[in-house]
Amino acid sequence: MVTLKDISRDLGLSVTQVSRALGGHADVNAQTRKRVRAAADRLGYRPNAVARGLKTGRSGIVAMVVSGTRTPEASAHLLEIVMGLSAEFSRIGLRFVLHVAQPDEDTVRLHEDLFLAGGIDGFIVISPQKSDPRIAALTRMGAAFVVHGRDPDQAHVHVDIDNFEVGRRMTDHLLRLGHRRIAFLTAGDNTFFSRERVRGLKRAYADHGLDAGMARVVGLPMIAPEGQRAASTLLSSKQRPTAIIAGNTLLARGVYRAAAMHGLQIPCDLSVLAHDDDLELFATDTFDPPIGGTFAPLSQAWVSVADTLQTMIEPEKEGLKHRILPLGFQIGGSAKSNSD
Amino acid sequence: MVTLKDISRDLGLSVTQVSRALGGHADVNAQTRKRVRAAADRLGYRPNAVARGLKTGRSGIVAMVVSGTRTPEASAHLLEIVMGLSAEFSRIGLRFVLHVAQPDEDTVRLHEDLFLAGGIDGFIVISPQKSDPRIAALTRMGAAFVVHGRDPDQAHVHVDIDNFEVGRRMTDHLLRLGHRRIAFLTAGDNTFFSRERVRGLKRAYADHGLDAGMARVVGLPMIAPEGQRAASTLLSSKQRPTAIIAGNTLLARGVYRAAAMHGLQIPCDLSVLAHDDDLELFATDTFDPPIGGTFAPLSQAWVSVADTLQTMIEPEKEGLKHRILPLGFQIGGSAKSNSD
DNA sequence: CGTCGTTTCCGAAACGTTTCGGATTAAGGG
DNA sequence: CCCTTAATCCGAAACGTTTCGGAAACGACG
Repeated sequence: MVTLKDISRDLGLSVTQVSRALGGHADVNAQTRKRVRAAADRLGYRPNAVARGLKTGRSGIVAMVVSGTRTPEASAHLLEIVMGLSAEFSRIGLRFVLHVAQPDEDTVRLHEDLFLAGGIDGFIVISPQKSDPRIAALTRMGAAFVVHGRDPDQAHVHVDIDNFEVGRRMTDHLLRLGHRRIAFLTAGDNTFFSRERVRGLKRAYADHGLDAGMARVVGLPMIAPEGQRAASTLLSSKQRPTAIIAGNTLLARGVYRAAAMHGLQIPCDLSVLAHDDDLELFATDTFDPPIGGTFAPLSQAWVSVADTLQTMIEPEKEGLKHRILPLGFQIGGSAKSNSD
Repeated sequence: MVTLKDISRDLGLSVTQVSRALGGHADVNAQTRKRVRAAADRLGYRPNAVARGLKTGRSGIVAMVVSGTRTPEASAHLLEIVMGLSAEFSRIGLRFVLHVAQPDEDTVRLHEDLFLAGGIDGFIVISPQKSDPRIAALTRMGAAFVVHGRDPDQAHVHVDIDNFEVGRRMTDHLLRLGHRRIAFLTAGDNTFFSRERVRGLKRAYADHGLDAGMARVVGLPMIAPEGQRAASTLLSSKQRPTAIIAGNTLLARGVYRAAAMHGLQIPCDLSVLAHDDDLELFATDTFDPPIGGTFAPLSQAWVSVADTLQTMIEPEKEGLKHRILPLGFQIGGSAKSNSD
């Protein structure tokens, strides 16, 4: 391994001056700097990340802990997240440690272990729950971390989309089309994004001077089979909804299947909207008719997340803190005016 | 942060002795060791991984570089690999760095950068190509690494399955059922596993005293649409095969689709076998009729890969080096005797 | 000629750990 | 009572880097 000492010996300079020359400090002669750079190149010098980490307290490594889920469909999101995040961190020169926890492991403990052992500068937290203990632990330890999503019970740096708007805009769109009995398929009440979306739905009803009690909110795991089951139940109920809003495209997939099984045409017999995360890696599934609703590419989130974490880690770098990502709306062909 | 010095001050011992006590060395009094352990617990001491890494030269971090692919179906394998590997490394206490390269990045260079910066003890290489430059680079630098698969042109530690047997057993099974015109869908000739499988196929023909020229070998990207396209071409050819062997279940999926489009019943009009990697995360797709062929759970590979790499990194630990994983065969319901 | 500021350099300490070589003590054997 | 041995302990150096506090050289200025 080539070290600073090797360069200094080669040039007859002190280690200090070599370090400062390569580090771009001011008090080093332009001539010397050039010589040092040349020698470093010639000898094949690479700064040792571990030694630097020991001295500076920063290792350039960030980590994310995920629990090893075994539900296949949720994995689609996870892969998108892992690949997207990793690519982004790699791009900005941070190394990304992925820790997949055993099903029975305590993830809070894992965060502590990773952080207290040193060598991890910051963390990414995804899918925060209400009063998420991971967030509490990281805050307590004074670790740098960015949450994708939000936990309303704790203050933390986050990157998120405007979920209130997600609920409001899709509901508003359907109300304008004359729908009144709208079913809303979303995650459980313990997630902030779900509560926000429901709040948006209620606001839309109120804005139209309507009673939100006409809407049916269903909380469920957001994967296709669950969506199909829930939609099936809804569609065979006496007062069946004329429109269904799905929290993501996996749920929407289930709704489409249920509609087909019930012999209902979309959008003629049933309107469907969904929020679309625009997954890049699993975009193979296309909808017929093409589905409408809000959209916000998940891939964009990682740029913000990585950027934000970097600025938290490197004090000299000033960048964005909290970030709310833009939201789009596509009409699609899955919703139609209702005349009931 | 609590350091050894803090403990030593607290107990009136030397840093040396505290280190040796916690490190489990011999020349420390049983009493003292107990006191040191207690103090460490009481003060909340956590050994600093960076400092230890600087001194010992080992950081406990391993890395894998993958190129950011955009073909959705190949991602299924990738997720399985990433999650499986990461879980296994996490389990044995090594941190796993995932580096997703930009599409235009030089992966050889990335391996060099990661290794020469220090702080990476070893690497995992997957999907080796013929004369893979990554393997050459890692060997040249003297880095520890394990390859999943094999590059026949270079000597390296590997974990693999017996691909010769994969080709031989599936072909043999079909030949016993009376098939003669067998199509073999596999990857390109630049992969060792594919060449081995074809060699196995030829051996099976020879063992039956038959000319392997009756078989059709098709090299293609191993994803469903390609399988469908290739199968479609084969099935509309004049001398259409009576059986098709698919290199993985994705290809088999395509073959099933093509058969359906051609109005062919499996197994009556067409026998199909496939090698099954038993992907855990994307096992949702079931085959009707259930597909037969060889199988070897990919998930098992990671245990071996991680174990092997660990023994290469930690000199005291003795473990397995090369490893050929066991291979199974399931009859399924997708192949039937042929009377042509 | 002494003082001051600027430019360019360097020694030494520090980050937290491991480990080499030796020091101290007590017990046991003659 | 001295010598050897074993059991415990410790100081100091080292890993490669960054950085604090100065030092040397030099010209400018009064």
